[in-house]
Amino acid sequence: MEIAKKFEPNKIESKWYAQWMEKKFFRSVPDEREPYTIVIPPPNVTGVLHMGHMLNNTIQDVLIRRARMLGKNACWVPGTDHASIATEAKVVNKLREQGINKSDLSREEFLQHAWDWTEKHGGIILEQLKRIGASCDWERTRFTMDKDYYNSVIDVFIDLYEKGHIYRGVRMINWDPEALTALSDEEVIHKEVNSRLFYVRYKICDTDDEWLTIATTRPETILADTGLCVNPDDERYKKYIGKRAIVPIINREIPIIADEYIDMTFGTGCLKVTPAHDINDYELSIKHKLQVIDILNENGTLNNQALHYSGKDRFTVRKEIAKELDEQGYLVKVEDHINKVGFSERTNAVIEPRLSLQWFLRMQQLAKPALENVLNDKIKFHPNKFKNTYRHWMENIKDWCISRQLWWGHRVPAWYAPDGKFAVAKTAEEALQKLKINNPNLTLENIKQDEDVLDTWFSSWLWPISVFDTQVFKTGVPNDELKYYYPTNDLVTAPEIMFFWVARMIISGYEYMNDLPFKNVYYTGIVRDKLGRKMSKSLGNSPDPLELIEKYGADGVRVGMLLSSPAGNDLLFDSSLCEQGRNFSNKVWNAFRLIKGWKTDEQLEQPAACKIAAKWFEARFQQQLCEINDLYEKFRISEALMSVYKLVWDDFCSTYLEMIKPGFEAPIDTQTLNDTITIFENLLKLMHPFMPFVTEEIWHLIKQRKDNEYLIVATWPEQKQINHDILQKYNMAADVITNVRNIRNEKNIANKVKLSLQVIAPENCDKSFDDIIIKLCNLSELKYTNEKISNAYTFVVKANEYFIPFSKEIDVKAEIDALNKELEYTKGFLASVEKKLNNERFVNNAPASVIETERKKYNDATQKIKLLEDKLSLLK
RNA sequence: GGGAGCAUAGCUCAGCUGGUUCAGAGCACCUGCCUUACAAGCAGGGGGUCACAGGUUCGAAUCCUGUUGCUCCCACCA
Repeated sequence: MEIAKKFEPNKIESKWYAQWMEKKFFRSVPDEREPYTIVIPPPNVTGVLHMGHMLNNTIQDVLIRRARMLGKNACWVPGTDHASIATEAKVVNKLREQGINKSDLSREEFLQHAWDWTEKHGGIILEQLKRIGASCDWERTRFTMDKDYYNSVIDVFIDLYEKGHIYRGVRMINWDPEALTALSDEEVIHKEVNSRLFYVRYKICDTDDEWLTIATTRPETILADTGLCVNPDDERYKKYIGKRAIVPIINREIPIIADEYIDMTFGTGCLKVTPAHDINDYELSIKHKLQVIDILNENGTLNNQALHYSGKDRFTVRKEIAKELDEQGYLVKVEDHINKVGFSERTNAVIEPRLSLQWFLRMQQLAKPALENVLNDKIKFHPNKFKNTYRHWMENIKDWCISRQLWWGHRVPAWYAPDGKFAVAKTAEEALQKLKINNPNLTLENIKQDEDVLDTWFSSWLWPISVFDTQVFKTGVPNDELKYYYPTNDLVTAPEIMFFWVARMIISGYEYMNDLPFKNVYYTGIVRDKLGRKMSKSLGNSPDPLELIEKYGADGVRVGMLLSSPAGNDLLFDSSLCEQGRNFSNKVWNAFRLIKGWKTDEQLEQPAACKIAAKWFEARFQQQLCEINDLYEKFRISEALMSVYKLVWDDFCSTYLEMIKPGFEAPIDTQTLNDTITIFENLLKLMHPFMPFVTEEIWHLIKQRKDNEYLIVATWPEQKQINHDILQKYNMAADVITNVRNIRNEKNIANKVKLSLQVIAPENCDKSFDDIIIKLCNLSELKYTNEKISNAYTFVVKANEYFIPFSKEIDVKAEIDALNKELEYTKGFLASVEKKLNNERFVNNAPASVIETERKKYNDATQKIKLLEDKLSLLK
């Protein structure tokens, strides 16, 4: 059978994925083995795969595949998130395109549309994950709106309410005027914008012509002013404190108060207080008992308290009122000004601080164990630097606004009686029972459920628990699954959601399991383009992962993604990385082709060169295996990959295979072939987590396999003693080989010309690699001698002096120049070593081992100088 | 405004508690090769005052201080 000259990934990827599925290699059920568990960060149910997912899930797959090979019961739980606000926004848009307004629909009708949408688009992303080879246990796929998951979220709400952690209250919250919902602080992104600072003067009551000038970026809120505030120490304004002023246009009389909060140096040092539309002003109003006047509607237009501006959008009013103020002589001046404005993470609308009645979760108490157990490293962050960020947030944690004025999500389980009293309960009936205590005449018809749903993260914070057991929040007794898989091992996610998600999972983990949800958190970086720009739809700089897979193969893309992405560092993605990954797949493929092409000859004895080659490679393999295992432990995944890459490409292909390769069409001995296949199998194991498809393919082609003998479930190579002695001997041989090749290159001697290499060496010098040297240098002989040869190219390795006699006249001058150059360098080196050794303080202070190596350097250099000088005199 | 981090070859990065793993890797680049597994390849090679300035030390890329330039996170300056 002809084996393709180039590896063709598209032909085999779906085949192996289907077989892995069919054989249930991804399936995990509790057994006596040690579990290794990862829960996927659930992507938005209607999302599509982007490069960030690609990176994140490749890393998870690498970890889970290695764990599987280490003999652990590897369980990777997939699933999706209902993504309340994002999905609802998509559905609203979709309906709008069809000419349907959300407000024209009942809640039930809207939810039906949302479910239709979810069923149509949901899970696409999970199918895409299969293309990259993600070995999730698909039978465990969860959705945060699955019925039992839904119920578990409600149970948690009720439980936390009953424990007194959840309360309902009027607070200043972040209002998204487009999505018409409250947002948590984390969902607001502050951006710097160019705006204008308006200086407006307010007349002071009972004066003829005395004014106070304030500076504001939001003149439209003047209509809601209920006070002016100055710093009590401000000499300019002391005399006005306690007096009253008149708000322009609306002509309201308001008090002039004093508070230390005021920065005397900003603007005019005088602040207009607008309690309903600014969080600080709100605080001031409570402290100084000021009136609160709200002039905004939910959608950002002004309400009927806003005189002739009512019904107009706040940004329109900003322009118009500035004009009116100017015309009426209130506007003193306008300055350009840069300030920060909050935008909605989802809709990008400008956030309005708004007073409203919302549900909150008290965080301070709950956060304690979650902070403590990260600080003491029970939960480890990789890289470690994120501990600081985490700590800062957790130490200053604020209450979490968990209600959203949306329909798509988990509905707040609270029911209201007509008198405003409410009860939190699982069902209307239970709520009614509770409400009846105070109001026995109530019926189900009288009570109404809260219209709001819960923040998306209020469901996903239960993810590591709920994917295994949705009852535990109620029963308090974990089922067998949860007992077995919890705590999970590693979480792989982006630092952006450390507060949204990671911190809160840790909090809920301690609250409900009294234990950590995972032991390690690996933070990936952001995937950027090669100019360092974040990948985004609007820039159009984000490649389609599936197209990349088409072009480079899943293995190529996986390797490309991982080659340059250390934990926590942004990945500057360029498709040339995938090219490198593809080339690597191809390299491995061709190594396989070479080995597969060999014919054996039973009669052949194993040549000495092959024997030593196998021995050397085993040592080298063990050395690298040790390093690779260590790198995995430290979550240095890209370095582990690079280590595998070099072991395969340089040590195996370029060195080992060249050492043992029989001549053209010559047979190989059985022993060497078997050794080589074993070696190759072990390498396939190390490569498999990174490039599962090509390795599985080769695994089955290189050798006849039994029914369930798949690479995906093969055993990770065992760590054995490293033979350092042979490695050292090889290094010296390698040095010789490089020198000979170098001479070939420099002197333009073709590879096929056999050379004679003669050596003057000490009696006890190592000869075990001589056959290898002969082969890799294409020598006619490697001869030990006592006589220096004059017409020869020469070099020195350690105490050995090498000669390549050459029949033609050699360029003596060039040789002398080269020797002189080396001599000079060595003498300089010797001088620096001597200087150290002659320094009494160095000899007295440095540790013995350091001095020892310096002595050795000294001896080696002296010896080398002597050899070089000998050779020079010979040439002259 | 507060906090954290980074600066090493053209690019992306490694370099642990100072000392032959000290100036490294991969890619890119240059020079030779269509050598019979692979040109998606092979064999070689050239690239760096380790951001700048001081200090500690026998010895600093590594520790300390300052300067400059980036990045991220948090925060209500109207």
